[in-house]
Amino acid sequence: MQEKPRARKGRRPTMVDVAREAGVALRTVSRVVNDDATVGAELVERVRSAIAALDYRPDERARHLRLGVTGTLGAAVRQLSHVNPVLRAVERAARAAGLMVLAASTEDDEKIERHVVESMCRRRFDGILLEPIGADHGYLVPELAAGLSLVAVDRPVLGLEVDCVLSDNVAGIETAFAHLVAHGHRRIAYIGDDERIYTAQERATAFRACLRAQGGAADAMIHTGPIQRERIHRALESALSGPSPATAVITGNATLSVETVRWFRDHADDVAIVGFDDSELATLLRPDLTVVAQDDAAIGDTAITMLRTRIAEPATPVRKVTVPVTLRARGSGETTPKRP
Amino acid sequence: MQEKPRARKGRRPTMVDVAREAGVALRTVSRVVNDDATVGAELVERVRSAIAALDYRPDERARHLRLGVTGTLGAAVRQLSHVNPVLRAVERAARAAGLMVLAASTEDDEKIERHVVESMCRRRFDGILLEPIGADHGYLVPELAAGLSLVAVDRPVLGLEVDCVLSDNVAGIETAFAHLVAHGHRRIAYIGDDERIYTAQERATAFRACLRAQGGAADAMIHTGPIQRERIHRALESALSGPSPATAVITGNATLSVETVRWFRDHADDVAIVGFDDSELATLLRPDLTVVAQDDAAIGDTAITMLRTRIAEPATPVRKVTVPVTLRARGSGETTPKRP
DNA sequence: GCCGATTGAGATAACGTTATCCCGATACCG
DNA sequence: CGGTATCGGGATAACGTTATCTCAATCGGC
Repeated sequence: MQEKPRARKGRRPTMVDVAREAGVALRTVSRVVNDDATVGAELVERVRSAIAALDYRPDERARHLRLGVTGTLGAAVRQLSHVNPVLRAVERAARAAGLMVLAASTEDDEKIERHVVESMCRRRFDGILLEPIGADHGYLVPELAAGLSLVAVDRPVLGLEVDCVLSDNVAGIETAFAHLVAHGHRRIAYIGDDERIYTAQERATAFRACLRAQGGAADAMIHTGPIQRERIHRALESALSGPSPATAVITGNATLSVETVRWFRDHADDVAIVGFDDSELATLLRPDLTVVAQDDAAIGDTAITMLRTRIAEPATPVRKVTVPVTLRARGSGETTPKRP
Repeated sequence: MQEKPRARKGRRPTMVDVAREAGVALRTVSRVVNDDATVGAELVERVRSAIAALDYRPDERARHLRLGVTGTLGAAVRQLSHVNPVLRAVERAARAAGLMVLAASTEDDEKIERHVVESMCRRRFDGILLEPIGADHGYLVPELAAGLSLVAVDRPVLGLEVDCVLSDNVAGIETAFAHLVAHGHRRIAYIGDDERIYTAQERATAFRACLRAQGGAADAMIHTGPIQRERIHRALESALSGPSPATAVITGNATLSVETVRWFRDHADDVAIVGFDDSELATLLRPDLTVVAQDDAAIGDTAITMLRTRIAEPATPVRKVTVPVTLRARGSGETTPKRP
């Protein structure tokens, strides 16, 4: 079978080649490719035949340059390799809007975050969703001044006026605390993340407020720090020993829940637990894990809506949207105090 | 504070603007930006001052068009929202090579897969990693003919001569089977995925071969189908009942392991299990889950290496790399038969 | 039959970079 | 001192699309 004609060896056919093959002007080919109704039927047919003959396929790099719009949103997330249900909602909402989301991970590293975000800026993506890390986002200042459309997800970009969508951390902790109190618990411990992280600080601060409202001493029941198994296990040992051991634990995220449950199975079997955020394993344990669940779909949808608004109307005032969370009682948070 | 001068309202400054500001030619600005050593120090300084004054930032869309290289690799994966440790290795290997990986998910949907891959082709990404779904990849034929560099990960693109890197499914199943036999098990069941999926078929076929080698009837002990909790639980009920119930189970992937363990906790407590692929929860259960672990880092590194080779030397013969797996004995696969 | 409006199509510039080619000045060698 | 080579910098084209503007032909109305 005869090889299809190529415009030039090693180079893919362009509209110029299609125009030559069809015997029309370049502009005519562009009109046909873009379904411009002002081209006569005969020319349309000739162009389509040439497109098929040359196996022409559009090059959006040129189109992006000419139009100044790429139809692409970047998503700079902390970990692509981990579970990230918000991304599903983000991709679906973008696809519904005819946009493509391209994700890269920042690996919880500030240098990589800057590298990833600046790479996306250099590619002139139409907008960026960022799951921010760390405190210093100075590198964003000139990009925002130059017109970057960005929405922070899950935590704000501290120090900068940027759109943000996140869960209601405070209400989540309050709900968890009230739930345990309603089941008779009076000595409740908190196992949280490093408070330099925004959500960790919000959740820890909310927990302290709960303790103070209860009339209790605040800090002895709160254990925050990096997510390391040993640190978490030491915290649990401390919280659940001594003259007034905790009878219930609230954890600050799914990984902390995992490590807490791991410790429980060897060291404690009658401690109630309510964990922040849901995950697959929450229904694998005995009893099932009671959780404060974030509304990933709402976060994702809202993030895309806010980003599209920012792109379309850059003068829109900066917004911070807080998405409600939900307590899912599955058993582990409904037991009553059993320790002395 | 005086606003920084803008080349034109609403448009970002370009090299043309920098050239005007610095009083040099456009080409000179390009030379400076690209660290061309042939520009005199005085002109370099003037250009850099103009860059700072205008807050110029390079636009890689134009560069990509002119050079025909984007420095970007697309990763079309089944689910971004789920755990995907291979992606971590992919991103790290790409970063080390000065490339950016941008990922999108195909959501296990053939139409979405085609849409995502064709979008990446239209953007002329330098290469694509694909976690293929389904059987029909005809849409790739013209792209491959036109020079698309693509590596399939985790399963081959059936019917097309395309580079592929995947785990040694056969050896994994054989190892798991031999492990259970070594611990005295003679009636071993297999809970697998839908055999239309390549890896599922490979694993199921390997399991059948193990059964035949053992001299047993093949199909009664094999249960494959879609990953649905009810189907899996019915399969387990069937496998573990009757006159010759299985005393051990091998599962075909991490999700099947999850569902099998979920059923076990309510219905069976003395059945050995070896699961294909590792996950976080494997060490949360009692006993810990014995697994056949895939080498995610090796898969990711190999995928990037193969893709870069394909990009750099398109005439390279197509390769299929099989990455060894490892059995991790953690307890659940080491018990001896206990059922009658 | 003529004039004005509309339509279908084409010529060329634009987007913002980099490559190619060229020019003028300077330095070195014979 | 003259000729040739090299170097620093500039002019312009190229990449592949779409936008803008223009032109010619046709049609309808007076």
